[in-house]
Amino acid sequence: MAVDHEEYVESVLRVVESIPVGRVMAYGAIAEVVGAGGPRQVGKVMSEYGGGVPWWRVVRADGSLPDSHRHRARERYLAEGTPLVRERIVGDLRIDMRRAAWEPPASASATDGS
DNA sequence: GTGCTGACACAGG
DNA sequence: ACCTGTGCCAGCA
Repeated sequence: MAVDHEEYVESVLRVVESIPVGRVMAYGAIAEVVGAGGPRQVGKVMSEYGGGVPWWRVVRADGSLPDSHRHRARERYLAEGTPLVRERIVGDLRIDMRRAAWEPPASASATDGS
């Protein structure tokens, strides 16, 4: 069964909004919670509709971000107290996934048709 | 149908 | 830490 475009977008955005302050989720992790598509689909949704949600809490699996978003997200992380990896190089930014990785409770999953 | 592209993921070197 | 190649899913020319 295929998921409607709108419904898929809604699911992704809802998961992103469920990420608590100071925590982050990887694109792939979100795709799994949603239960459809893949990391790239999540990425596309974020690029088009991510303006209304805390997009800086969505990062790559290794805890890094695209150059364009890295700069803007840095201040958010400092303000939220997101666990960052010690930056060896100036300008570098990376999340400590070991501590910051988050996954919403099963009840918040897209398993229910509602 | 074929090939390229993308806010990705993972294994190698 | 860096770069490269391959796999992945969906959209579009």
